[in-house]
Amino acid sequence: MTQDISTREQRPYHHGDLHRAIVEAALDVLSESQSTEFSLRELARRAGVSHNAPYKHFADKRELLGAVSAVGFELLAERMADATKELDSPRQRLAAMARAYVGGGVNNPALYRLMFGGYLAGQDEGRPAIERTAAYNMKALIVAAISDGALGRPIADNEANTRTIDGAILVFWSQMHGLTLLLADRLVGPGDKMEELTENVLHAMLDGLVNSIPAVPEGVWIGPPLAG
Amino acid sequence: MTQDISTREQRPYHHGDLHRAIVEAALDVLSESQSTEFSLRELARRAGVSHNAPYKHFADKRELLGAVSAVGFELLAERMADATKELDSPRQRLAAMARAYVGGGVNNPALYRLMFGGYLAGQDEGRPAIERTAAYNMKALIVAAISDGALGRPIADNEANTRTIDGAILVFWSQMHGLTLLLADRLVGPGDKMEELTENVLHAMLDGLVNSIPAVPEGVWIGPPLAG
DNA sequence: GGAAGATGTTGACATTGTCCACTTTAACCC
DNA sequence: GGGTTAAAGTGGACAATGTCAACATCTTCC
Repeated sequence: MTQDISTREQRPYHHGDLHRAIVEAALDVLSESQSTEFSLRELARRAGVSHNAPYKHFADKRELLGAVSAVGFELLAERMADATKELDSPRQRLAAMARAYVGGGVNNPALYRLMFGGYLAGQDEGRPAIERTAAYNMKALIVAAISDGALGRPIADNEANTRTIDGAILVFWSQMHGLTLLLADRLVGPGDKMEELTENVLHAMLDGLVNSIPAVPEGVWIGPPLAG
Repeated sequence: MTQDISTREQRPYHHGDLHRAIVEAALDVLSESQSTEFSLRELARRAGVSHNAPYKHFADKRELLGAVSAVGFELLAERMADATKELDSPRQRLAAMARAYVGGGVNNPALYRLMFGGYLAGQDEGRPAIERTAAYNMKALIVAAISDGALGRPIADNEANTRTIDGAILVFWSQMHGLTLLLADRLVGPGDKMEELTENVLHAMLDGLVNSIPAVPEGVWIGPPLAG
């Protein structure tokens, strides 16, 4: 304690939790500007540190964005979990997750694109473990709803049904993914009809799956990040 | 003519068609690097002009990317038109277009993202007219297939059916858009199962639409760029 | 209490998008 | 045809950025 309490207005040499501060600043700037083209230096400025301090916590701008993406996954997983709480009907749960998914994406398209939009598509293993966990949790919720009968009949979550369940998830996910991006990018609108459109598309898709599920061929993986 | 014919190996002061050359270079670099983060200056180098010459043809990097996107739309529209040629069955035509769409996106994800990925999402009117035309042509092909009975029964392309047809297109487009991006970003794989997966998802979706089409509410637009 | 490592800082460098002033060429008008 | 004008290309400048290297300061832990 070399600092005088009354005079220590300037923060100490060490920030305390720069890692978190930088990620939060990045999340803020990303959400405001809806672009990943902000500068590391601005984040440093916002955190009140020198332009090079972030490099002690992230090798790269890429790595930083990976961390931001991971936070996005955690937020989304939480949203989806919250949405299904207190819902008994498995179909209702599945629908609620879809709404949370689409809503999250539309609410922050830039973050959504960062998470799913192949910025890190090539280098797969660079993504933080937290992200995988969040993705795993999301998938588990969906599988549970399906196995509980969300698609008209219970489908036990066992080896024999894997390809069927994965097929259902693929249809579900790609439909919602596409809808989210069309809405987020304003390729479909207007904005105040989004909920209604989501409801329409969602239930048409679920009804289709109730009718028949196209099983996925052997050897197909759904994810990462939705890796199980 | 101050130039000696035998000595004029260095190109003339004026390039001749720099506009096209730059766009083509951009398309090349984009396709190779799968990223929009190339530099205008490199394009200039490739075209053999000074770093500032491109600015006589494009106000901005944004504007250049807009032109590249427009080319992408033309290519895609052409692909889709080719795919339906010589196909009688309307359902076959719709399926063929879907395959062309997904295939195009998976083949060049960066271009696809540039076209549909909201890089120019905010500023809508900056997009070249050519792009709108191409998008319009694509939509017309789809509408024709649907009206010819691709979804089990003919649905005349008239005022009374607009919302139904738009509803079908929304389901169709969002499903294929989502699938394309999941495949392109390797969120689903492996790569050599793409055709099979596409076929599965596609026909499940079409069957669903045959069964029932969720009409779109009043006032909804599909596009731009799929503006009608 | 001192060494080692983590965290921050300053300075430097090549690269980039974009502005400006200038030059060269082609097109057009009388 | 000769001269004006506008289009197309050039070179230089500037601030900003990602990233590297060398140095400073604080913490931790034997």
